[in-house]
Formats: sequence, structure tokens, C-alpha cells
Amino acid sequence: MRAEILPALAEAFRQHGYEGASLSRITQATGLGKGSLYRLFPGGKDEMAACVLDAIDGWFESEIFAPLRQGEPPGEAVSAMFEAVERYFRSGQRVCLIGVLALGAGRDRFGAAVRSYFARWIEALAASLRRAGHGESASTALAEEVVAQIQGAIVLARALDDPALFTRRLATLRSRIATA
Amino acid sequence: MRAEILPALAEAFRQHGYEGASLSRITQATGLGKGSLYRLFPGGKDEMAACVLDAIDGWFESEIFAPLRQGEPPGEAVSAMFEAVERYFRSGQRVCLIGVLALGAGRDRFGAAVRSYFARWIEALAASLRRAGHGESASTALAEEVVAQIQGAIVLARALDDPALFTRRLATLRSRIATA
DNA sequence: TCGAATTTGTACCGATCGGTACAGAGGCGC
DNA sequence: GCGCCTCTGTACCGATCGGTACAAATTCGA
Repeated sequence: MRAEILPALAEAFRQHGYEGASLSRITQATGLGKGSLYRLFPGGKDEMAACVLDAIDGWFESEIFAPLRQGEPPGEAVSAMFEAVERYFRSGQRVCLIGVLALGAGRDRFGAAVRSYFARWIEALAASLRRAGHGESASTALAEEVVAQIQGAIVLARALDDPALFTRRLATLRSRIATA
Repeated sequence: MRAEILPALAEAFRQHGYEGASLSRITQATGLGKGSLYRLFPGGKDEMAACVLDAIDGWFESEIFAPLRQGEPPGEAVSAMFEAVERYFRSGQRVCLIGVLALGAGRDRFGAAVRSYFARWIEALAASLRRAGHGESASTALAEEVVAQIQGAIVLARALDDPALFTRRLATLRSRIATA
């Protein structure tokens, strides 16, 4: 029920942000009228956004974070992360909704979810790096660097309208991890 | 006249984005009524945002881009950039308005300004690195990396509510440039 | 096939949106 | 003190906002 329209809903929030995603835009994006929308999400926009966040978080948790924590060998798990990230963000043409919320006023509303998402990403990646033989503090620093670079690459790729930049940045990160 | 309220105006756009910065929030942030606002900016919100972008762009151009291009020695110009960035973005507690617009729907409206801003930043930094002895293509790659990392560090520092992360990322970049 | 329950579109609500009109307050030369 | 011109607050405009109510359409079990 809900799950089927979550992708369209997510896309609407991604493209316009929380405040910019008006009900009319949402009805258009999902193809559902207000009646259906408010039956599925009695809490209105707030609940819609929360559900979308939850879905995105769940996807990253199972497709990226968990493999990073447990995948063997760790080097391959990291490599798989880069491939998944490249695909998920469409080479930087698709924006990171959680990142957008972190920058906007939505940080107050969804602050806990936003913080948890990035904290778990960094921690999972650091765990993988540690298992791959990197030092304790070096792993955390490198993980922070990688996640920051990914987020920044999305900004730059969109700003310059240059998806290749995103791919290029990811490639640099991979080689940095390999040689570190 | 205009110049005096531009900082308050910029802050409003930074905090709420273009769509979220309603006229009522703007009047509150600037202390000016609609009457005064529309006499200063007959073009409405659009003109306000354009002026703010222009002011920000001008500040970066004179305080950061130009010194990067011409500053001697180049290493010191780069170092000055990091200090200016740390101060300007308040250790990641202040958001980059141009970055926010790049992620949001404002990319269509202000696409040219957004693109130019980041392109000049990267190019100016690359020029400085070249003058410091880095290779042609290595300079561009490194410049892209630095600007992306700065933007990503803003996202992460806000998401995790951790200004120290921003400072940490900048420190890593400085040492990377020094040893590259 | 028919009645109940679910699902949907649409009309409507008060509030707020971006923007305009304009009367009056305030400063300034003379 | 007077007239002029700049500046500002406020009332108002149609449109749209998020949200509600509800009747018609649809689905589905029996």
C-alpha cells in the first residue's frame, strides 16, 4: 500500500525539499488524490516525510551499512558500497534527501533520523576499514572523509551539471583507501 | 541601502532555502516591512535572492578566489583560503547558500550563478596549486576534492551537530595538500 | 448479484503565500 | 513653517498552502 508510492514520494521531497514539496506537487508525483494520501498518511506531510526517511534509512541499512559491518572480505564490502552509491545517487544526478534535510530547516524536525543515518554510515564504514587493517583512529577519519566527499560530490556534480565529476571523486576515494 | 540588509536577507535564505524563506520570515529577519522591501527589490523574492547571491559571490571573489589566483606565495594563499572558509562557514554551523541552491529546485532559477561560483572556486584553487608546483591535471583533481570535501563537511557537521568535524576535515585537506 | 467496506475525487476550510496600492510619517532644502 | 520627496506600515488582492468532510465510485465477500 504505502510502500508502492514511497519512491514517487521520495522523489518529490528530493526535488523540492520538505517545504517545497507541496500537496499539489505530491498528488501529481504520486498520482494519488488528497483523499487517498491522507488515508495512507493521517499525519500529513510530516508522516509522509518520516516514512520516506524510514524507507531510505532501511535501504541503506540493509544494502550498505550491514554489508560494511559484516561483509567478507571487508575490502570487497567497501567496493560494493561505492558501486551501490554510484548507482543509488545516479552519478550525483540524484540528491541525498537526508543531506538536503541536514542543510535545511528540516534538521529540527528530522534531526534524530538525520544524525543517526550519517553516524551509522560513518561507523559502519570505519568498522570495515578497521577490519581491513587500518588503524583505529585512521579508520574513523577515513570514513568521515569518504562520506563527506560523497555528499560534497553530489553538491558539485549538481552545481556544475557534471555527473562525471561524481564518478571521478568516487574513483579517487577508492584508490585512496587502497593505498592508505 | 540594499547592502545593509543583505546579510540578514542572506541568513534568511540560508536557514530556510529559497522556497522556505517566506515574505513574513524575511520581514522578520530584516526588520523591514513589505513596503520597504519591495521598493528596494521591485523584483520581489527573486531579485532579493539574486542580490544575495551576487553579494556572496562578490565576497568570495575578492576574499578567496582572487587571492588564490594571484596571492604570493601560492601556499600561503591556499592557507588563507582555509582560514577564511573556516571563519565564513562558522565551522560548518553556517550553511553554504550556493550549495543549498545547487541541491534544491533553485538550481533551475539560479543555475548559472551556482555553476559559475563553483567553477571559479575550483579553477582559482587549481591555479594556486599549479603555481605551487603541482601537476596540471593533479591540481584540478585536488581542487575538486578540496571544494567537494568542504561542501560535504558542511553537510556532515550540520547533520551530526558537530562543528569539530568540519575543522577536522579542513585540517586533513591542508596536510594532504602539503604532502602531495 | 447484492450489500458492506474500502478507496477515491472533489468541494471546501481558515491560514498564509507573493505581490500591490496607497495613505501617512519622516526627513530635508529653503 | 512650508512643500517636496523618500520611506514605511497596513490593508488588501487572488492564488495556493496543508488539512478535512463527505459523497460517489470501486472492490470484494457471500
